Amino acid sequence: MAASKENQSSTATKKRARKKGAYHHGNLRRALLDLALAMVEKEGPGGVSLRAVARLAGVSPAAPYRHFAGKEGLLAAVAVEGFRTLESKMRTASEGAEGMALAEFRAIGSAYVRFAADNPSHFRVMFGPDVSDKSSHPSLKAAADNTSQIIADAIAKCQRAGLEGADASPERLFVAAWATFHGLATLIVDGQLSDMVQSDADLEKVGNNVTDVIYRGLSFSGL
Amino acid sequence: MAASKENQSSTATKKRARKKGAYHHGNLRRALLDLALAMVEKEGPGGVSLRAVARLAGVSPAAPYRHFAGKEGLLAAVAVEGFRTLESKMRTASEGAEGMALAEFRAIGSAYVRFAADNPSHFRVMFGPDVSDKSSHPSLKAAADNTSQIIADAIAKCQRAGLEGADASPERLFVAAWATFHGLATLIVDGQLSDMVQSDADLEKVGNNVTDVIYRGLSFSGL
DNA sequence: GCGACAATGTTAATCGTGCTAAGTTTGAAG
DNA sequence: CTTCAAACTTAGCACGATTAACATTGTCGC
Repeated sequence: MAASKENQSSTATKKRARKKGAYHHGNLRRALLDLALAMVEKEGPGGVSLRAVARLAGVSPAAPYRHFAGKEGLLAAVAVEGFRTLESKMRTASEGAEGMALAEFRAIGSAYVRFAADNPSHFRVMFGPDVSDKSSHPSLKAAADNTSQIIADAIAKCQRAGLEGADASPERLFVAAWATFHGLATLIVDGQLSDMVQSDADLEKVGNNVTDVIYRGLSFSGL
Repeated sequence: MAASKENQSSTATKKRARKKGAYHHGNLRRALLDLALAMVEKEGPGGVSLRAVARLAGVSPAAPYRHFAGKEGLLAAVAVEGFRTLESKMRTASEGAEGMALAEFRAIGSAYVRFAADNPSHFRVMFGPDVSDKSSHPSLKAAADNTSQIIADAIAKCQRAGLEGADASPERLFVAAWATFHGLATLIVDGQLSDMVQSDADLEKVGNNVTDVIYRGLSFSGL
């Protein structure tokens, strides 16, 4: 009844639309999304309430239900945006190091970890249990797949370049690499490495260290 | 007012105590802990409510506040129990493979990942944001440190056995290893690998794969 | 233009929750 | 047996999620 409207970010609210303030509110969906994102980063994933977001947007508590399937729907949309952003950052990083396999690998891992460290709550919404049933949000799964695919592509490229164990299954290498990036990101986000990683420099150092370790592991994993 | 009572699991509620049902309820603290744990696993981390736990225990909604510092205090205690269990399982696994460095490393990683896969919600409480300020729960940090120390110890042992890069900082190896184990565990718990990992056999396979990759990476990381 | 309709919001109400204040019961100690 | 403190209870406040029923307003066919 009030779901199944996912994409169409800030292009048009429906058909023509998009002029002055327009409509009742204008483009509530977009506004709610932005406010929710801001609130997530400010108060943590658990600190968001649909009512508060509605309040900030200047609408009634029930209004968001016309645009999202409840709180979880909103958070799912926030998560999708997160994956888009992360994907974009990883792609940019990858392109910046084009050609050199290790450098590209490092750049991707670094971008992944840095995104998590910079937007911890957003990262948590993307992977955590706030959106419990991920499979019921197709666009979420798609966005997540697109993102992880970048890692897989990078590994495939490395293999083609002969830098990786040629006989190793790309999938196995992919899982190992993703797990490592994701693990570091998660540990940092959850404050589990707060003793070790404080400054940006620490982050870079630890990130490169871990990336190098896993890269070497991949290179010899022709088991 | 209602905090700073952490340990003393099921030994004695206060001084003598522990006989029949004893006291008002008996040992409410323990009962609440057990019920909360069961509820966490059944409903997910967000699905627990203090009131519901109290209800199951047959006490009033305010009763738990005599034993825990609110909901977060309860969950912190649940998390501590989780770390104790995980530590125990890792230690057992490690001892079962005594002597052989790779085998021990594999066993530890496998235990870590299996615990997460078997108790996903518990795992999330241990690392997630349900307990926001981990540093305000000393016993939590202690339990977490004890657990990760097992990984560090295993690596140190490997280094002493000459199987690892002798010039590499143990701390760097430790972070890389932990990140990898933790990343795989987290991806599984969050259902991000549900396409790949379904059966227990899959879990074992992926776990060993990842463990082997990181192990090899560690062995050559004398950067 | 002008109804009909669907999209968009609003109000009001229900229900569950975390937490606190103010008693009440009960075990234990003097 | 009196006293005290720990362990619970009742009552109540402030929220928040969600829904049903009602109101408004663009848009479209004519």
